[in-house]
Amino acid sequence: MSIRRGLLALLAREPMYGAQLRSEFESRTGGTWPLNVGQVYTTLARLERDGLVEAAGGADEEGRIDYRLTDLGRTEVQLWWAAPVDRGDTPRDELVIKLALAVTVPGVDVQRIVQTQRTATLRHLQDLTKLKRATSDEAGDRNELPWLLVLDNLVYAAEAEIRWLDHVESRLAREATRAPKTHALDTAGERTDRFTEGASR
Amino acid sequence: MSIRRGLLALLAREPMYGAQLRSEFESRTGGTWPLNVGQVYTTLARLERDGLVEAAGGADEEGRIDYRLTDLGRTEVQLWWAAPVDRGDTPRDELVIKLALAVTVPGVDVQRIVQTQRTATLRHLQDLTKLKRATSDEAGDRNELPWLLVLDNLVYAAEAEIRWLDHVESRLAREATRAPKTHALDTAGERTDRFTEGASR
DNA sequence: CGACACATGTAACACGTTACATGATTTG
DNA sequence: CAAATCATGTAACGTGTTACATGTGTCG
Repeated sequence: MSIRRGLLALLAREPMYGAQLRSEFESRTGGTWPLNVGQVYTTLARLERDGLVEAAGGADEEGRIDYRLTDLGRTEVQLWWAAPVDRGDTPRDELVIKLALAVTVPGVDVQRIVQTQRTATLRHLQDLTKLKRATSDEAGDRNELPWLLVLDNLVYAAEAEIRWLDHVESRLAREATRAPKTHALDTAGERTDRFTEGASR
Repeated sequence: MSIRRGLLALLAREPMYGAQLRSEFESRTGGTWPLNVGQVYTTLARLERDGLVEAAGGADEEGRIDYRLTDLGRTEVQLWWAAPVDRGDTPRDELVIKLALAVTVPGVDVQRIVQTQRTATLRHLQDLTKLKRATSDEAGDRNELPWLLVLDNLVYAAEAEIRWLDHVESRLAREATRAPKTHALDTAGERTDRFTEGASR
């Protein structure tokens, strides 16, 4: 639903044609979530089917077709703004599922998984930090506010993920000493603390 | 892909039949991500189509059909364990998109959106905390480790989200004083700090 | 026996995604 | 003119999701 609602929101600002929707969406999210142009058209078609948008006149001389919200579409957007995103039915997180299941399968070296993931996430976090620095440097006050917000969110999320991984690791270590079951869980030390500060606060 | 991989992981532990897969998946995630039984069967069919699982003998006297991994399936799971989840192509986050787009649409009261969301997320966080307390109380050392890990992750994620919302709010306030454009942005005070500790560390 | 729960399975649909086809405009 | 770019559109497929149909035990 994210694309659908995203396009709706963009059209709430002003009527736009397909390719424009794509570039606006991508520029605001800094290319974090690339959006295939085709996707825009299929989504637009579905929005039109559901009566939320309509073509505002035929193609202009360059073949562009502006779409605008219908009244129904406008209502829909208002509802979206008004209601909080329900974190009760969060989309399934692959990493969480992976670890939750991994700890129940014998013979799986969970510590290793955690460590690998932490390395990857740390690298990701570094990339984000660089990006952030680069972005806030280059332009004084252009319209990259949305992109900065997205970036910050990704940073916070990555930090939270790392904290969680540390937490998992220490809990596993605790578990291991209490019930030494099978495998190579070579004492990994608590490692509870770390990352107590970052870009987070 | 999450369900697909999840079922694969469960089958890596031992062969299982459809309904069992469902209950195992749900118990490990504490019902966070309910899984329709039908989904299990469709996914199983696709896994079989792709040669990752196979039926281990016909239906037993109760009509159950055990499925087990093929060699290919086993390889697939190994690969999954070995490779970190790529946070570079994170699934689109509806809340992030919502705010990123909201700040560019004139006439939208972003502060209000942020506040509403924070309230909702805080409530969610409280629910999680209660759940956590209840869970770790009731059973001494049963097999609810996976569920606890999931819970912790949700807590960390919720906390990160709240921090981000605070951050967004203060940045908006700053932006507003610098370029007083249109609307009612009644000075909301910095509100940068808060939540500097929680269940997080 | 009848109601209920368990278990499998299927049909239909929504959304996301990619690859490809087509036409128009710009530009070297 | 040829190539690149922009813009629209479609066909095909994958996953996720729900609703429904069917059969089979169990238990009051």
